[in-house]
Amino acid sequence: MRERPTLSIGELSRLTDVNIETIRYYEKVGVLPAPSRTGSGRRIYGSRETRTLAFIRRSRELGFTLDEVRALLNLGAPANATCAQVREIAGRHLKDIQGKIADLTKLESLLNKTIKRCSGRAVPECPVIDVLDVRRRNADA
Amino acid sequence: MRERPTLSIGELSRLTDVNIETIRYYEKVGVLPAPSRTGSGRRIYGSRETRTLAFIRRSRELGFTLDEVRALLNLGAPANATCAQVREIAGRHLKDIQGKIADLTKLESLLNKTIKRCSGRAVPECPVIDVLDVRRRNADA
DNA sequence: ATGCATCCTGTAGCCACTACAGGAACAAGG
DNA sequence: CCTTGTTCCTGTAGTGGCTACAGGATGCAT
Repeated sequence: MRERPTLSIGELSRLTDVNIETIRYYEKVGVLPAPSRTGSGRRIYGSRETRTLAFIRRSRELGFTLDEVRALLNLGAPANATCAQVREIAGRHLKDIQGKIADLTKLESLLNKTIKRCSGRAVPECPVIDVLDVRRRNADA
Repeated sequence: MRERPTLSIGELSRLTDVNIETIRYYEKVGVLPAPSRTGSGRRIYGSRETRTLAFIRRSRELGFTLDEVRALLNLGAPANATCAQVREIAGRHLKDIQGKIADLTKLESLLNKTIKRCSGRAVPECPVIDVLDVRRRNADA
């Protein structure tokens, strides 16, 4: 697993399934540390950066913002953080997600009900438009 | 309801609860038509623009993109669209929403389960970090 | 006349990327 | 050694949907 710790950016990209431009972007915004370079200026990565990048990717998949990822990495790096601190960040994130699910679920049921009433006829009787159009909604109430 | 069809942008903003800058932005990107102006160049809005803006706001609340809003408005404008066309846009949007809900629900359950295993002790045993960290996940499997 | 609210245009910033442009370096084949 | 093709570099601009200025003009009340 660590027999070749000298990867080019393209190899790292294929290995972690993260775009080359995204890797450079992560470096620019300071979430992935700047790696060392070859004589001609090309980036070379080792297993440490590979792990960090994979961590970032996984966190992003779980919907953490880059700010949150930075915080998690800072907790992990000095190895002096407690699980409770990690749990706080993750817990806030969980609340965010639950809020979004609740919002989307409301939208979903409204849209679903509305679309089901759709006739396919001309627009003046379209229930979707009715739901969107404030004038008609006010006339309803 | 139509006794004063000459609103300033500020009045329209308060009436529809849409930011002044957002109203100008909608005009710039062509989702709200450019209104007439006073002699000195100030925008004046009537009841038609008010309805359109309220329609946009409501659509945005339901998560439609501005592109979708444009499409819906174009369907409504010439009054030659069928309910079926509206339903198609809304149906695609509904599928989007359902996909997002499904994704978020998976994340939610993973995060929830993980956080519950959290001890509060030092980071090396933190299950949240474990879930995020690929090295440890691979060691698991 | 003065002061304050409101309006105008135009530009830059937010997030997390993505997509170029224009150039330099590397590896393989002839 | 030369060419060709791939990879890499930096820097800039674009995405969506706004929001936040800067710097100036206008409108209204006193």
